[in-house]
Amino acid sequence: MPRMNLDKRKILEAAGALANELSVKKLSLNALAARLGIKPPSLYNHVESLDRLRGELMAYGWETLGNEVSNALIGVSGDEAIRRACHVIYDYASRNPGVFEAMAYYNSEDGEGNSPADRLSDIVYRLCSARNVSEAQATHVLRIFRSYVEGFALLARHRSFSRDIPVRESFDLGVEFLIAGIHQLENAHCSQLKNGAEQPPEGSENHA
Amino acid sequence: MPRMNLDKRKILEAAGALANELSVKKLSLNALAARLGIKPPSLYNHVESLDRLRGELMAYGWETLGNEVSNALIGVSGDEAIRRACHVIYDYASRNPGVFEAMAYYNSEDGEGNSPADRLSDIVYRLCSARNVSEAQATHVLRIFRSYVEGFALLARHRSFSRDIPVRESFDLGVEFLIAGIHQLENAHCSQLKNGAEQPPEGSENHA
DNA sequence: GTATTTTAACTAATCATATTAGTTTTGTCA
DNA sequence: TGACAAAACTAATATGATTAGTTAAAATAC
Repeated sequence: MPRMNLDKRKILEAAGALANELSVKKLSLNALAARLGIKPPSLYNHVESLDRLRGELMAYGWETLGNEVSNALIGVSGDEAIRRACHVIYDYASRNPGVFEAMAYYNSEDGEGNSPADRLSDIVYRLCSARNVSEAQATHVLRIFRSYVEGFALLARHRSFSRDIPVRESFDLGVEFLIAGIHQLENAHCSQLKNGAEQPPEGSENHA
Repeated sequence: MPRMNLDKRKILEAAGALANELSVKKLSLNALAARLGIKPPSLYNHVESLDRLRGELMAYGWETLGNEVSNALIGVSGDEAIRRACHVIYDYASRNPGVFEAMAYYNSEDGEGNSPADRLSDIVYRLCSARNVSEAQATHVLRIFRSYVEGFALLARHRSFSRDIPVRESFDLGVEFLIAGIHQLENAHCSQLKNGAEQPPEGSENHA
């Protein structure tokens, strides 16, 4: 009968903490209610369903991460902006593995826009438009970065990497590969084609 | 009372088909039993638990994919081998979204080695050793490729990409970026340092 | 070919969890 | 103060995983 002062925020933070401790799939209403000091059915005063809660957790995570990225990018531009954005995302994923898992697993079919993807997208588009990279190619670049960063974070979380070689170094090197890729695109645009081995020689079907 | 002739293979194939149709998280013993024409408890004659089934599905998927990669690489070497391996993995993920999800979600904490990761690893190591790329760097390269390919496949599955620009082209371009990255490593080794913008200028903390 | 043992199906029961219905209490606001 | 809405509760239902105990089919032993 005592009245907890719960709001969406507190609930999502508790859910996020649980997800980080247990993993998303083990996030249950029982556990969440216990953590909040209420009985499971009471959660339905705040949340529509467990599935919906996971969806909101995803949106909450993206929003938080979006803010962190924005903050990290004040006064930074160019390659360095991309580099920092990637690092912030990776760090966030390391600190909040469960929430990040939710962010990766649940797509934003519901209205919740994944704003942070949007922010990362802004950065990449801006960087590309400052160079000689078409908008279509910027879209490719964006997809490539998202795939790499999210994929890496998920694999790292699942301990898919042996530990003897520093994981962080691998991540950073990959980011540099991709940044170099953008430079290639740029050069290919300026001087029609680059010298050297960077252009796919024979068997690459179709790349922008 | 009639006796279905079930074995692990048939069960995993049915489970895989269900996972592909419904997604892994909706793969239930009820649905699986119905598909196999038996009652749910009978499944326990073949499988230890639902969680364990998912684990076996993961291993089964990796094995299947491993074979496909091996077949695709007969008589192919160099960059083209990497390119093909990436494509085979991507195609597999497109054809078997549910199983691939299981492969990405469930880590191989149990004994089941993810052999196909091992096979991809072989390819990358072999390619690197044929060049001037150290083994430590080959490890980085392997992680980077896995992250990119798995990440891309998962995002594509979750429809995280807008549809108006061909997804496949994005994927291929990313592969070329990464292959170019390997070439860079190689060059950096040969002639100590490359000219141009590929080396991170100021703020990149630590990359191999 | 019959008896025995094992295997794989079954039914019935249990447990956990999400969810709904209906009730009570608490805080807010006229 | 008194009515109302929100948020907690208890009790009940549903679904799905899992266990116990049973039976029948197949394989093996004799």
